[in-house]
Order: sequence, then C-alpha cells, then structure tokens
Amino acid sequence: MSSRSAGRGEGRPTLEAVAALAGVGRGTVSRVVNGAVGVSPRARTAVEQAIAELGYVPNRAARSLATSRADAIALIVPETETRLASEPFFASIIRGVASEISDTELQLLLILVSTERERRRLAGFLDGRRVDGVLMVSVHADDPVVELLERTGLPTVLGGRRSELEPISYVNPDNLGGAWSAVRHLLGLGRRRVATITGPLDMEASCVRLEGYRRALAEAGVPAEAELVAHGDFSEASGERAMTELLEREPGVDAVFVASDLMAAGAMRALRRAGRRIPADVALVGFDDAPLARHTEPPLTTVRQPSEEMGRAMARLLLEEIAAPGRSHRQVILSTELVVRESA
Amino acid sequence: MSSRSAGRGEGRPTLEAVAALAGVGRGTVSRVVNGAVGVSPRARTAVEQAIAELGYVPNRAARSLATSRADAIALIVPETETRLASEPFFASIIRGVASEISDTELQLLLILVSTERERRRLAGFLDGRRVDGVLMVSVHADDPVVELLERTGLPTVLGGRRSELEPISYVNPDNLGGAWSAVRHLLGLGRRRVATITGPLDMEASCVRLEGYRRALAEAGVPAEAELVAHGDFSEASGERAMTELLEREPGVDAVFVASDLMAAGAMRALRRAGRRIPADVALVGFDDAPLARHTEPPLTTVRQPSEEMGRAMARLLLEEIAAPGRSHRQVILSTELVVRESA
DNA sequence: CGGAAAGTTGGGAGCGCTCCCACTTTTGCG
DNA sequence: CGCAAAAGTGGGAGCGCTCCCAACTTTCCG
Repeated sequence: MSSRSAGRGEGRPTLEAVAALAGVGRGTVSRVVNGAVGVSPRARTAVEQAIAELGYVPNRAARSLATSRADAIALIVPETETRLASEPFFASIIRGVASEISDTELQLLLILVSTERERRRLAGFLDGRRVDGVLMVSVHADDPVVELLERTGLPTVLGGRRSELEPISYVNPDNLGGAWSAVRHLLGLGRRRVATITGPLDMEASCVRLEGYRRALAEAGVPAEAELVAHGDFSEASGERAMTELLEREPGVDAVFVASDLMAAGAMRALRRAGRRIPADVALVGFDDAPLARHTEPPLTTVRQPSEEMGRAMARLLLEEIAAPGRSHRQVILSTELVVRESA
Repeated sequence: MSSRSAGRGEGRPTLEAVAALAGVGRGTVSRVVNGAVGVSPRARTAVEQAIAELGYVPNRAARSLATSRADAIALIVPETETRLASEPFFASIIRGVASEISDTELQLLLILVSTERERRRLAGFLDGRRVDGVLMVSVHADDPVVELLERTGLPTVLGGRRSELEPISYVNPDNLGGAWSAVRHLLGLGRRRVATITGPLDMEASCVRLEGYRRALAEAGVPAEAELVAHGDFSEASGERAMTELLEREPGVDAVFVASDLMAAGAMRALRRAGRRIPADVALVGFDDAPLARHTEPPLTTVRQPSEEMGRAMARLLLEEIAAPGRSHRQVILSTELVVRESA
C-alpha cells in the first residue's frame, strides 16, 4: 500500500524513534502525544514534525499495559444476530450509548454471545482487561455471562435488571407502571376479557409487565384468569403463536396487552387470519413504541419506553463507574408513557 | 464481588506470582498457560493448582505487547444503528463470520462508524493494533474508512468491492449475473415496460446490478429508457419513494427489478397504494432473498445472494491473510440464483 | 557404564508505553 | 545582578507477558 513504513507491525516507528528524530527525550514525546502541558513550543514543534515524518501512531497495547486502561467499552448482547437485527430496541440502545460516549476517547465494541464457546472466548477477553467497562442488555435471570462479569470485577451496567435486588448498577424502564397503564386503558375502553402475551419469564421485564397487567385487573375488580395469559419470547413469530393459542382457548377475548411491539405485530397477523377486526373485535396494546408500531395496520397503541435514553443513561452510569470505581452500584428508572394510536 | 483478588486491577495475580506459588519459573507457567508441550506432569499440576488458587488470568495487553497479536478482529459497518438493524443482510454476514471464526481464539468486535468523530476514534483503535484484521461491509466508493484501512496496513477483507480493480481482498456476490437473470425472467414473462430501482450509486453493487438490468434489456432488444430508472438507497422508505416516482413518470410500467428486497417491500407498498396488483399489473423482482421476501404479500420473487456464506468466506480470507501476511490480495465471487415466488 | 540425545526448566531480554523524579534552563523579582 | 521559583526535560523503572537460550536432568543405546 503506501510507504514501507506501513506494512508489517515490526517496522512501525516507536516513541523512541520519534524522540531520536526530534532530538528530545521519550518523556517529551509522550507529553506531546498525550496533550500534556509543560512542553516548550520549540520542542512541541520538533516532535510534531517528527511524528508526521515517521507516521508515528502510539501502540495501544503498550499504553494499555502501562496505564492499565483499555480505552474501550463493550456492549454485550447475549442474543443471536437474528434477534439483534429484528429487535429495534437494540438499535436504539446502541444509538444512545454511542451518542453518550461520543465525546470520550472510548471505542464502543459490540459483542454478541450466544454459544458456550463464545461465552468462553468472551471470558478471556474480559479477563484480559481489554475493555474498561461493560454494558449488557437483554439480561436473562440466570445468564452465566452476568456471573462472568461479576467475577471479573469490571465496571458494569445492565440494561434491565434481573430482579428487584439487583446488585449491579442498572437502568430500567418503569415496566410496572407501563403495563399497568396499558391495561387500564383497555379496561377504560370497556373491555372485560383482557388477555396478555408475556415475554420470556426468565426476564424481569416480562414478569413485571405481567404483574402490572394483574394489578390493573385486580384494581378494576376483574378476576385474573390463567387462560388469558399466553407466553412468547419477544419475537414476532412467538407473538403470532401466542395469539393463536389465546384465540383457541378463549374465543371471547376482546383485548390483549402484548409485552412487546414485535410480538404485537405477530399477534395482529394471527388476529387478521382469524378474521377479527382491530380494534373493533379485539383491542391491542403493545410495549416499546418501536418504529414499526407506527406502520402496522392499524397503527399500534403502545407503551413508549425511552430506549435511546436508556442507552444514554447506561453509558453515563458506566462512565461514572469507570471514573470512580468501587463506589456502590446505582440505578436509574426511566418512566414510560402510553401512546394511543388506533389499535386500542 | 467474590474474593479480594478479583476487585481492582492492581491486585490481579501475575504470571510471576503463579510461578512463585508453584515453585517453578515464569517460563514453565507460560508454557502451561499456552498449552505448549514439554512440561513435566509434575510441574504442570503444580502450576495448574497455583493458577486455580490464585484465580490467575493472563493480562491480554501484556500478551499483545509481547506477541504483537490482538486475538481479535473487527467487523466494521459504516452505517447507522438503524440501518444495521433494518437490513437483514448485515445479520447474515455477522452470522457467517461468527460461525467461521468459532473455532479460533479470535474475538469478533462489531464496530459501527457513521460520524467523523467515530471515524477518528476508529483510526486510533486500528492504528493501535487492537485487532489482527478487519472485515468491512457496505463499502461506499470513496469511504474514508477504507483509506484508513489501507494506511494501517492491517489485513483487510471487504464484503463488496469498490470497483473492478479493487486492490484489497474482497468477497462479492455475482451482482451482474443476478440482476441479469432477474430481468430476463421479467422479460420472459412478456413484460416490456421493465423499470428498475437502484441502490445508492456510490456502491459498486448498485452500479453492477443496474448494468445487469441494461444488458438483459439490450440482449432482448428492448430499448433502455432513462425514465425507467429510479434511485434508492437500499432503505424501505427509499424504495417506496422511488416506486411512486416511477409510477408518476411512467404509468405504463409493468415490471420492476428492485436492487434490494427491503426496497422492494417499500415499492410494494407504493404499488398497493396506487391500486396496482402484483404481479398482474406490475411484476416485481427483488435482490437478496432476505427473510422478509417470504413474508411479503405476495411473496417476493428475488435474486438469492448467499449472505451468510459471504460472511464465512470473508472470515476465511481474513484468517488466511492474517496467517500469511503480505501475500497478494484475493477475491471470491459467489454465485446468485433467482428464486421465483409469486410477485413475478 | 559412559556419553550423546532428548526432555525440562529458569530466567534474561525485550515488547512500547507512562509515570515520576531528578536535573537543567528559564523567568521573575527584590 | 543574584537567587529562588517556575518551567521544561531526560530517562530509569516498571507494566505482565512471550521468546529463546543456556543449563540441568533424565533417558537411551552401543
């Protein structure tokens, strides 16, 4: 490619080489490179020139070794690529995180883990302190990756806690309130056979949304029936499946609170196939306010959770934790909001 | 969290500590850790015990510095999170790459770059040799990131070349043949007003698909008309826009070759809005064979490109390049195949 | 039974950088 | 003009690991 200086790693100029060329000491070059004060203009110029001439770029591994900082953070998503791509929630999180760290020197590394092998490799990576901190979303209750994180002692922030007494810092949407207001809305519409499609129950968010559903029902004096609860895994296909099941078990259902928009889209498909009109026959409320909620037919009434803001908050917490390690963990709860469109 | 040995980086046990505890030399410990041969069972046991007792984990930065290997590769996607999530092509690539490197020690790092800031940060990251090689997809003609890659001299493989005389190793689908067969199919159906919606023209794939369209037309003796060509950017919205435009300019259009399935989905929406039946009034062929092609109404006839296999091939080339650096660049062309469903 | 070959082992010499201290030069002020 | 303080500078001492060689054991074979 360009000049000989580029090619193999061996040939790359070092700090020392720059120092020699500029006729100064290593310390001075280091100071210039790191923008430290206390360097005479003359020396600075000489060094800058030498750097330019040699095409010098600091070796991060060496810097890492010396400073024990990695200048990178990882966003771990324990899901398959397919889920990453199909779930808009992740995109928003990434966007939030990226925007929050944009004025730091931290490189964001996205890491997908779904197999045992990948988990082991990740362990080596984290143990080797290749990042300064870790963000993790889509946390399942007994995810071994979290244990891994606890063991490494790396600053960590979860997007979605595992339980109410989560010992790690986390950012959570107000799942309970969100679900509760969704179901109240359905009840307010006069619906009485209100079903729900939950997410995977090994995630706290799913359980809490279910709990919100139950409380709203209880408050309204409507008895909760087991037949009205179906389970999905947040995927569109699972929503379709769950809705079909619900329709079979309880043909009289007139409203459904679905724990995610993607599943709601699936549910819509099932309803349409069964010839039910939305919302005339069955009213539907989703959760997330994903972009697709606007484009369903009819547009989906849903609980807005501020995903991008979640990402931002996660990054903020992590930065604080990296800056002041050892401080006790913290949590942030972000409020949710019902967005009424046409499906309910 | 666990024992005191975990907490802050400072306290982590080193090779030397293990050696001391095991009563052997540093070299022996290193050999055990790296699974080298030539260690007596006795020493090996002692070392393993010491490692377990201390909870020793090698520091990667130090290893990196000593070996000048990073044990990681980056997959760079110069797009926004939104595009990453909405374009299923990326998910397949990731899956392919992940599966191909699954039995290596390499950690896959996903890096999104869309702003100038992020580009600068990436430069520092790559220059610092934090990865052993780079894969990049969605390459636009004049993308500054590619120049960056060339400058760093890091082993690199592109998913999609920039032009026919691409000096970097790459994996490409047979865009020309794919587009050509799609349009031939349309022509074979007796359609004569065949339009096309292209991708962004700063990508080689878009240009070549357009070229394939033109050739098929030319071979059939059908004159190419500028009015029949509209441009998109591979997004669904752009497909919808382009189709609307096409319909205005050329109401008599009876077939469209769309350069991506996502755009085709958008085009379908525009057609439906305009009251055209698919394929009766307008036949449609997409490109990619993304999962969504199966679920459109009607299911989309499309050109299948083996995205996952592309990811795999990219990883394979990169591994070779890392193993034998300096070898001249190589390329792989994967064939495409027309999948006939109901839209054409 | 001796010596060469094979099997093990310890540890020095870096890898390229930052940190920090001691030293030199410059500056400021009485 | 002299001296103390401030500013600027060089380079040693690591950071934790791998590489490699010299040295020591053990084994093998004539």
